[in-house]
Amino acid sequence: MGDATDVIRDRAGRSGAMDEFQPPGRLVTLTDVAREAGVGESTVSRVLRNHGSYSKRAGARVAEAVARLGYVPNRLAGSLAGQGASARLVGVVIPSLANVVFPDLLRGLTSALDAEGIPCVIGVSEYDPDREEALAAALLSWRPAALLLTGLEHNPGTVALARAGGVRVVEMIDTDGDGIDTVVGFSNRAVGAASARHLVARGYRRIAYLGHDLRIDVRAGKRLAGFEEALAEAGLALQAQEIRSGPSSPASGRAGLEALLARHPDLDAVYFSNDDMALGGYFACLAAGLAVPGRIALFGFNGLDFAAAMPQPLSTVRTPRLEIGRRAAACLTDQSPKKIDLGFELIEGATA
Amino acid sequence: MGDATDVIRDRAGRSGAMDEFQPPGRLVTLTDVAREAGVGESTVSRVLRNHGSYSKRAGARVAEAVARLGYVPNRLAGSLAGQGASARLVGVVIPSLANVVFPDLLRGLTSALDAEGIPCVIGVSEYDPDREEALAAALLSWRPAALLLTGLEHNPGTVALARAGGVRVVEMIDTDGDGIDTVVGFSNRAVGAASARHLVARGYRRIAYLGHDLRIDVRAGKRLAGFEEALAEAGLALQAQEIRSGPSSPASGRAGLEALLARHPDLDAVYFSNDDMALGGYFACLAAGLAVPGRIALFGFNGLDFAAAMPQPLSTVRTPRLEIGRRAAACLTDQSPKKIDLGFELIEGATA
DNA sequence: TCGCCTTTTGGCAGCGCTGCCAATCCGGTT
DNA sequence: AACCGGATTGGCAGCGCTGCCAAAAGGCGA
Repeated sequence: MGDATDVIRDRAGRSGAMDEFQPPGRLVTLTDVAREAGVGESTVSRVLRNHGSYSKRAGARVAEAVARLGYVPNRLAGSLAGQGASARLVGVVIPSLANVVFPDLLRGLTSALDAEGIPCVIGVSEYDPDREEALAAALLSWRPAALLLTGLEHNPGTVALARAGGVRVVEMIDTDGDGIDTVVGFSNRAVGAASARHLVARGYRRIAYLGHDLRIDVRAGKRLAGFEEALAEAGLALQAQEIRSGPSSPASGRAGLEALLARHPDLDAVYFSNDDMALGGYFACLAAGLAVPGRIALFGFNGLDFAAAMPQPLSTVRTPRLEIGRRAAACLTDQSPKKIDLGFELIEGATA
Repeated sequence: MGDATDVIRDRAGRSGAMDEFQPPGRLVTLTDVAREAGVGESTVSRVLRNHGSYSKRAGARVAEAVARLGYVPNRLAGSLAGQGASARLVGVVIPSLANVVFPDLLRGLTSALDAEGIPCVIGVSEYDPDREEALAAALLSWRPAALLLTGLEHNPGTVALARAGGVRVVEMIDTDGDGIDTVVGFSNRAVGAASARHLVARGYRRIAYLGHDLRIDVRAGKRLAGFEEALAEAGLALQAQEIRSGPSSPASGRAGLEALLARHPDLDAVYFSNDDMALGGYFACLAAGLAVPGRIALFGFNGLDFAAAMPQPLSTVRTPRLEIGRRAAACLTDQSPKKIDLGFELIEGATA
């Protein structure tokens, strides 16, 4: 811990001519730059935003002054004064950071938004609609250019806020229902249905579902509904169902499959709420010496990285997570509300 | 795509008495609330922030007016006017969202910050120092209460910005070196050394390293340095080394181990740059029918969820990722700069 | 009832910037 | 030499809020 302290010795240390007194803590303002450059404030503003016309000379002098003073614009002031008074920020509310899906979503978003220099302000709701509402309000108070939510199910209060906020609203991931403004995602019901049809076509009949808490993860519930619907169309029904409390994880998937097989030894296929759970299931089979898919077939959801690297590639559905984020970003400049269904891809794999 | 459009029919729809004309797009301001409540602006401000004294009656009238008008405070204005003019926001620059480590870091951060109602503004540098600098500047322009960076290696410009910004700076994850202000993390060198000692103690001698690009991921480089140092202390040296281009992933780990074993069939242990790579290595062994750890031992890094669920729990090192985020958040209110080493935990597992 | 002290209240300047507008400059015309 | 149009420039109001201050309203003992 020793010399870490004196690192802050010259906190205010700026280089260059600092003749006049600079009260410590007071940051350089645009007015300082104007004085330093010997031009008016508006000129500095025009130069910095490259907006409106100014002479080469003015541009050079301002650039020089900015560098000399180490000026960092204050966007709080800029956004407040600017028209529409909305900030070059987007607010994002996601339910969790523990599930790779949402970081992936953010990844798509930030990659697209970085190009425009727009950062994300994030809020994590932990799958709690009340928290989502509180976060939406908090984020809107920063007057973001847009508010991005996850899924279509929200508190009435959240919807009211989003509508009244006067901002673009994009709901990501789920297209099964009506959105507030723009919706970018895929149909979770269709994913479930496609997964069921795949298993049925492969001849599996004694099929179970293994997932984490559905009341919390509405979209997993929609997949399951689609799955059961498609099973019913084939004259089949779920043989068993294991719902684990807590978030999805390989550990939960492993324990879940062990529990499921103890109760229903005759199952021939299991549909998991996602790849993490499925990986745990795969580990359970390895540990128990059960042949996959000979003895039991496994089917996941999401198409995560590891799925393809498994000794037997996991049968799953790849969801366009990055693409959703990217498209959501693209929608911000766009005007008309719409619903964009990006679809999904069933990966046959080797486990089902 | 059909009926998604008419969802926005009543975009401006606020409930309650809206007698006076409300220019569309103009949001409710504190002045509006004051008028509606029949009190002064300062009173509204005091009530909303519960700061200073006000009567029960004033409190009730303001609360009522806020609800009736659907008022959402404008924090751009609030922060600009408030003392210090710094926003209740923290800026966070992380190198990537593709590696679970960083979402985990954010998770710890947001969980601690949410309690205070402070959101994170994030920037993703993609491991590029220039980008990091640009992001730091962009984030500082929002006048955040603090700037959180990853690691200790930055451009001189980034350091200058951080110093001149007049904000708290916290560098997360790595403690091997000097920080700008506060540092929260663990020693990557020590992790590498502990891993090497573990392998040596278990009797492994023909040890290789398998990782992703070290020039990009400096901290992985530090772990490797510590690893080699500890090997040397035991009179050993790395038998082989495989550096994969691109980010770490199970697929890369699998291909890497296959390549490594093709070149050096006599290896008895492999140290991976992280658990993702190690999982891929494990899959490679499963696919090739190599006994783990009998034929070859595997050692990872991070202690991710799946490591414990594997048929043979992965031998790895658990890093305090959430805790780092939480402590970093705690440091924001704290005053004195310091270096906090949160340590790590070696998980013996069953693969090495 | 009056005076004194505490609580509560409203007015208003100003945070740093942008947008508007009027003033100024510059070069070529007449 | 006076004139004109476009390019360039600076001044200043005001974005919505907070902090400060002085004024108003209560509370209470004498």
